[in-house]
Amino acid sequence: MAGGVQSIERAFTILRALSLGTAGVTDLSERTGLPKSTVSRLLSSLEVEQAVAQNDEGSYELGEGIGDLANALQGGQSVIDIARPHLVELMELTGEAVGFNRFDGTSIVTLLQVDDPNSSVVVRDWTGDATPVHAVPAGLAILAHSSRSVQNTVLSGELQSFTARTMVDPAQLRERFDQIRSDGYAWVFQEFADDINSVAAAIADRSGRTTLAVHVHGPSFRFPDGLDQDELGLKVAATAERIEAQLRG
Amino acid sequence: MAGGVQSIERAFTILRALSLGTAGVTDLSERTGLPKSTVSRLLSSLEVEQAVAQNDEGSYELGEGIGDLANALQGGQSVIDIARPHLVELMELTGEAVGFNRFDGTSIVTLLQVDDPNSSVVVRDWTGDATPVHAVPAGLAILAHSSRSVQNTVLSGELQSFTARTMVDPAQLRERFDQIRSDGYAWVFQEFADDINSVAAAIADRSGRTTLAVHVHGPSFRFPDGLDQDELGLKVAATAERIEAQLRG
DNA sequence: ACAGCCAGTTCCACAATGCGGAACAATTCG
DNA sequence: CGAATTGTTCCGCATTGTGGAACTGGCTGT
Repeated sequence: MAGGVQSIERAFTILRALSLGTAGVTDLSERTGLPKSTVSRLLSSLEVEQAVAQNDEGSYELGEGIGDLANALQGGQSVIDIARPHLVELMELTGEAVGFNRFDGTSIVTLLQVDDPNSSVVVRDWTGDATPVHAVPAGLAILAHSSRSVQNTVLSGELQSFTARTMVDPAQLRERFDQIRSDGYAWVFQEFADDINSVAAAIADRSGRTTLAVHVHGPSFRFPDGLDQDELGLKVAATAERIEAQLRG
Repeated sequence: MAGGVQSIERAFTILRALSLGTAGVTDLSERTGLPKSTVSRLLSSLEVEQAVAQNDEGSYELGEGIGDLANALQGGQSVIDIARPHLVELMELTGEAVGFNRFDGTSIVTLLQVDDPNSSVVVRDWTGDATPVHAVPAGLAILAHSSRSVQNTVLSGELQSFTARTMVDPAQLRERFDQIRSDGYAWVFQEFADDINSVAAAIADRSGRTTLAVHVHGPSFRFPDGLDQDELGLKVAATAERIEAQLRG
């Protein structure tokens, strides 16, 4: 392939320029030969990706997102690999399927799902799929441990109802975050789908930001019947803590 | 601005997916929801930027370029800020203008030029400009300390003559690299421009790769007359070593 | 040896997305 | 207050990025 994707080339030209020090739009424009408006637009996109950050004077510098990526580069072992044995253990403990999730700023993506091999009726495989952050316990648990601005961003958007039980009122959700932080886990009953119940606990990633979560879910007709909800919640939270400790290294 | 640059968003989606572990094109396609051909094309561009690398099995993982960017993020102080006092000192020592350069894989970019305030006839300001790697001493010094594959990449391209003295023969240049490594510096006399002479020494950056250089240059009619070329070369090399030591932290 | 499968790559018509000049908004300084 | 400077936004347009399909190469099973 002769030429690459120009936008990506330009983005990295800007990132490399910023790796030499804080710079403003005009300075970057002169140094890269790109028009000011192009630089500003690219920086705006890079900021959404957290690859750059704008300081108080309006200048730009590299952002945490680069450090996050580099942490993975240096770590060697993937986050999924680390989480997997813990998920298997939790699955065996509960007899239900277990999931590992990541918040990408917009939705919850299931990175890994470990199903109970003894169950014949199971919740379908969600690996790789996105679910709404406000309607699944992984999302709620992560939001509960996120900064005010992350919460505000999510709660200021349109929150869709998936069932009659989906909670979409921002004030109610904020109170719910308080409860989740106090409990250490989040339960969701038929809020995303009428036939799914689930409990999750949040995990801070290597950079210290809470973007991951582990959950247990099952069909509403049998889960969580016969299990103590508090006790199960605490087991999920304990699993989350073990994963988190191992991520920290 | 409502929507960002889609290509950049997609590129970072892929980078974040890879931060969770090595993955192939098909896997990434499923996980990101992007068509295989799009993923492949974006990966190709990211590879040129060294943000990803392809392993022997054809799968992709994060590349060194991310670590390079992160090094700057963690360092806090910019490379230019570190180099500046050393450049000023070298300028005062020599009475000529001094430059600090970076090799971006294709050409040499002058990041900073410190002029002698007492000179009335000076070489113009090259800050932010690109010069041909094979015709300026900074380029030659960096290439001399670069891997065989970097040298091959440059020497296999078309090497342009700028003056009657520009060296463009790859075999001759390879011998010259040997001499430069032995000397510790590189002199260029009227090879890029008939009225400029210059001497440079290479600097390894924080990641250990030799991508930087410091040079002294002046108008051919007076530089380097009256100065011992070996002695000046060694002074430039000493400045390079001091910058390098400080970069290493 | 051959066919099928699977993975990553390349091609190309097309339209969507990115572009850049110009206007805008905010801040600072004389 | 006006000018200069900086970063941001707008919008017509065409270039760039797209994605389906074909291609290429390697592996496996018959």
